[in-house]
Amino acid sequence: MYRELQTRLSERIRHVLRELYGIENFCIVIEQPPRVELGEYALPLGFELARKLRQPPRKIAEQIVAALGGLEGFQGFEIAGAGYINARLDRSGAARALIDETELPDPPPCHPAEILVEHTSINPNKAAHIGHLRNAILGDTFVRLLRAGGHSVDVQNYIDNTGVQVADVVAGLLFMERRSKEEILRMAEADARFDYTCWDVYPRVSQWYEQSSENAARRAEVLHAIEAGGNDIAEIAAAVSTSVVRFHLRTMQRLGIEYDFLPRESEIIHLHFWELAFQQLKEKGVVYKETAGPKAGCWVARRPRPLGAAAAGVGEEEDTKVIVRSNGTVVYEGKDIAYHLWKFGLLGRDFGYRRFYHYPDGRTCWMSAEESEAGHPRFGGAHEIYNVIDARQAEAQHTVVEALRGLGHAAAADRYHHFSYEMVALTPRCATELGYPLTSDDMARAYIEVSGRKGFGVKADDLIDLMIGSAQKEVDARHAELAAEERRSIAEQIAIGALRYFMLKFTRNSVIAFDFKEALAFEGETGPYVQYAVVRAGNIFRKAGISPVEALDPAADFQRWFSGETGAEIWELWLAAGKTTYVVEQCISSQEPAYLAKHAFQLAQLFSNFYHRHHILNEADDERRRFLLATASVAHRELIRTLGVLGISAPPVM
RNA sequence: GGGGGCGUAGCUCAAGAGGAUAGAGCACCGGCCUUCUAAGCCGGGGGUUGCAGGUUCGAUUCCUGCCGCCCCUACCA
Repeated sequence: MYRELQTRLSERIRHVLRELYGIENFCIVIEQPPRVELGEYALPLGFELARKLRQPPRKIAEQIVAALGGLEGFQGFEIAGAGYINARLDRSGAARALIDETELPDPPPCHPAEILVEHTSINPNKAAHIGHLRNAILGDTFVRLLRAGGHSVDVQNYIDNTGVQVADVVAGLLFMERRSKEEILRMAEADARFDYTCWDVYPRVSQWYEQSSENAARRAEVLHAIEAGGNDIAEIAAAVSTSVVRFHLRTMQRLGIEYDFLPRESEIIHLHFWELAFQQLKEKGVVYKETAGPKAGCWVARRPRPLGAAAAGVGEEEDTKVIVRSNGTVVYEGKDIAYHLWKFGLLGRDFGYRRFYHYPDGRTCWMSAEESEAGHPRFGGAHEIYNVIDARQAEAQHTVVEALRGLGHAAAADRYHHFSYEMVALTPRCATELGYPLTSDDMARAYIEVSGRKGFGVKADDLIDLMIGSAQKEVDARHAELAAEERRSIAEQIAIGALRYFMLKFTRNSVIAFDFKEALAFEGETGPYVQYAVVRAGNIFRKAGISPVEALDPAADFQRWFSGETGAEIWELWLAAGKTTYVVEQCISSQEPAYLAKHAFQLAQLFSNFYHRHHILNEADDERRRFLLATASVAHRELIRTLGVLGISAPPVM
């Protein structure tokens, strides 16, 4: 509702500017007045045009208001302050428009989809931790936002199954723990917490490497065997990584996160994606062979010079990034270039596809393979891509984008988005609680970085379990009358709501200093606060004996109820409810899901306030009662819709 | 050294593409449960937006310079 009316206003203003001043292509800024009494939209147009037209802002505003006349859906326009034009909505009309807004279903899946989002992408050598949760929750929420915005989206989770991280765990199991191939294969198959087992093995391997040069040599040995394929070590590595990936999928499934496709590095290697990309890179001169200096024998790419460092002149060295090492092996960025050419359909080769995982909702998660299974969909060839990757990898992402540009794929490069976010770290207090010894320097820091290599961090499933347990206690205390199974289900919904909201309430470039106390909070600006508002709204309809939909009469005229101070307060709730689509769009264009979390909270806050002030079921005036019920219904619907996009469901009772 | 990010209430964070009196939550203090669920609501104290300049009608936001913290800057992935 809010978005459509804003568009209408914007178009009308554009028309008026053309008629009045002959101004075209002016960027019309539309804001919101500080208080709703001043109207629903504010235009600082007078200020912006003052210089251009050599007239005082207020005068310009007067001319524009006079030219605007009436506009459907608007009650009128007025000038405020030194030259703002404020627009007032026809509240009753806007309310009817909002009542009519029924939820649009997500677009049906189609492959390949218009947009490709890559997220999660955890090294398959250990259990997921809280940092991975932030990635997956941000990525999944962004996918939901895009789908809510009407886009078709494929979700990919890149599996680096041939890298050193997997090699380290394999070396650890095989050579450090001296386990047999059969034993490791059995563990990968049967160990109920194989991801946790690996979590414990991994940090010990680093120490073991340091004990002797023979130990250290195992890393390269294993790595090479994995890359070569067709040997016992490669078989073990495949079993280990595939098993861990399954654990990751299960962990994420607990949070409602699903994937369409898992492209693996092993296929990028074995299907020779890199060779194709290398050919293109050489032909276009994006990479060249270094003949002298420390990088002699390497194929390198020029690094675009940062804007600031241009004029230095003296002692300038060519700044290059190695793509192929002097021993002929390709660095990670090289494989990534090939992979991203594929994402845009520019490589000239496709993966094979096989079924890997089936979700209860019927969706299939596919995995890359050398040979395709019958009936497979296609992925890649996307129009636009988003990579949910933490901010520390900005440089590597930049290298890939510039390579695409260098290859002449400028349009693709422009549609390549690094969806960057900051890491999740631990507060020193939290680290201490977990039993990690800290130096006094560490204690003074704002946060301590988690490290899988050191085994230092909070495992995702542990956190989820802890949160469910905490919610369970509350549910048990409040609803002893419910069956255990139902209490469990409610506790899960609350825990997931709390966790997802917690990861989304911070803007992307803010480091989250993780703390159990804050993450486990169910009061204040939290997911459960929003869920609670939904539950309370639901109770009203249950007790009133009607459904929320029945409470909405499209023909109703609520004009009289929106006037006065009380009316204005209630109108604020309607207005906020009408902004969901608007906020969704803002989130997409700014790549910032936190705005939607904020919207959910504000809506819940307004509703809680309304709930407290107006006792609906006791309302004697029948017409007013209907109005209040409609208000609760619209709030209820938009809260559920917003939570849905955040990946949070509301339990029936709390 | 170079590149990037950050600095806002005691703490954790907002401020929607420069706008009207800088807002929330937590914590603290004080009120509200025979009412549609108190995981809630109301009230209170709390700020020189790191410092100094500049740009303009107007700056937490843009520019410059300092101070402080963090990340990146591998023939690791």
